[in-house]
Amino acid sequence: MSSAAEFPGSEAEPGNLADRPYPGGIPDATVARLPVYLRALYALAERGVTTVASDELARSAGVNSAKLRKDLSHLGSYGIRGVGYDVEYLVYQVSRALGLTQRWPVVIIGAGNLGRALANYGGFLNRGFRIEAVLDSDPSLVGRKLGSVIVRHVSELEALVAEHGIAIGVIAVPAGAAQAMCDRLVATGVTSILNFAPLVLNVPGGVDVRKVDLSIELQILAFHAQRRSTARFVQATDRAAAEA
Amino acid sequence: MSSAAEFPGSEAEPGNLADRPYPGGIPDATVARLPVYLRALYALAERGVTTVASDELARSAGVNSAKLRKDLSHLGSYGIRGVGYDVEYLVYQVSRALGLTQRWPVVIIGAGNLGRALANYGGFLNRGFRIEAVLDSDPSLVGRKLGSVIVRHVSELEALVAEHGIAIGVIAVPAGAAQAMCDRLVATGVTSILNFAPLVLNVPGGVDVRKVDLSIELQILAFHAQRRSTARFVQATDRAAAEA
DNA sequence: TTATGTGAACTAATTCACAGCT
DNA sequence: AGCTGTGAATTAGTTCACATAA
Repeated sequence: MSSAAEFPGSEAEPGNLADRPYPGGIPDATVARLPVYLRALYALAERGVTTVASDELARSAGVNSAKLRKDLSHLGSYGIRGVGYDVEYLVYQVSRALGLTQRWPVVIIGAGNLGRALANYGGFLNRGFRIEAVLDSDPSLVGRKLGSVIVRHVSELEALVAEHGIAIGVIAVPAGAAQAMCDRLVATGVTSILNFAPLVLNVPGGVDVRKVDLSIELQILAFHAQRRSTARFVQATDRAAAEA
Repeated sequence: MSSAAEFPGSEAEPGNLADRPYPGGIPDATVARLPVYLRALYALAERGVTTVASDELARSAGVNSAKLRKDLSHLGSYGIRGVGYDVEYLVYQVSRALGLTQRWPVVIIGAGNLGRALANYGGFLNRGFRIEAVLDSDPSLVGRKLGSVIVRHVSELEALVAEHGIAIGVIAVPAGAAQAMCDRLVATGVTSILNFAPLVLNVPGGVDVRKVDLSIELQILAFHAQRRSTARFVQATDRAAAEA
């Protein structure tokens, strides 16, 4: 359970167990970027880099360095002035902040293309998450092997959640079935849900739902693409008007 | 090209073509929510609802009504005081703001599970986007039918972009191949890219890249789940301390 | 009445710029 | 000499609360 103590290089923080981690809390915007930093750090570590300055880390994460430093400062003071950050140590600190020093048992509901993509999405799911089960209502999919698990029938949901102490449910079913699956997850005590179905789920307070929508980002791209072409059009029109 | 004029119910705005749409620009946070409103509006329209108040639309989009009204106010004044919004008209106005009154030709690179999930993601991709091609480097996938298109070999990328005037590229290949595909898209003139590969793409200025990361949201969930269990732990510790 | 649209107040996030540590 | 960590300044986003219009 407690893991900070034995990690190499983790200087024992003052040992009062009741100390709140990250007093004052970490801003949402920062939390949303920590996974990006973590990925960049893993990439650096794999290249054998042991120390990195905020400039370089910021560049490989696609943010500016002031923002990176401010973000990291919410976790603590883990850099060395004049030098930079120790990559391995920072990996640990960011992982710890995100709650990834433990591995979260996950159930994926839906073994369609998306569920399959998720089950095979090795890289980062493997660090911090363990896919305990993939479920589907289609009997012809039950028994097939996805990644490292066998597809089970969705009727086993409640039993599997209890058996594996599942904390996070991923909904990768069509919109029509999503709310019902969500209700069942909530009823069995799951309080963290990642929703890929294109609808807003209704949940009681205390349940944390996040969504990933494959089409929203595309629509935002369309907005900017349109803006670019409108701008060109307006420029051209203005030029024409100026000449007239 | 111009489509506003013939849409039923669209009161001719003052007809100066050079008028910038949405003067002052629409805030990013608003743009990011418009697709959610649009989806909620479509759902209402399908249920036969013709008029909706900000309270109800906000509820089905999962935001509060003040935010919804402020967001919509950036597009114009399309509600009726004392009544609400005309659903069909608002669908049109939001679509127009997002640039979805035209259909954007899209190429999907990668016909793995994710590419397949995208190609079959009927619902919203069909409104505003047309998948012109799905490409893969694996010859055993070439020729297979995905959704309504046949998988082509990735060597045809440049030709297909030119032929169909493709404006948006979707990268659904493993991380190792993503930057190379991105470079080829950029070289052929694509300026809007949606990246599903877990890395930060390098692009020249003027190219708009957005990313969808299947694991970042999961990591954010883990953060909050951890916070909840830490809070419980601290509570319990405090209680124990108080009793001692 | 009733529900929109919006200034004003507030809160969050970003960026600047530099003091302070190694 | 160089890079972190952070107050202060700025900018963006949210929420309030009510005048205004149908």
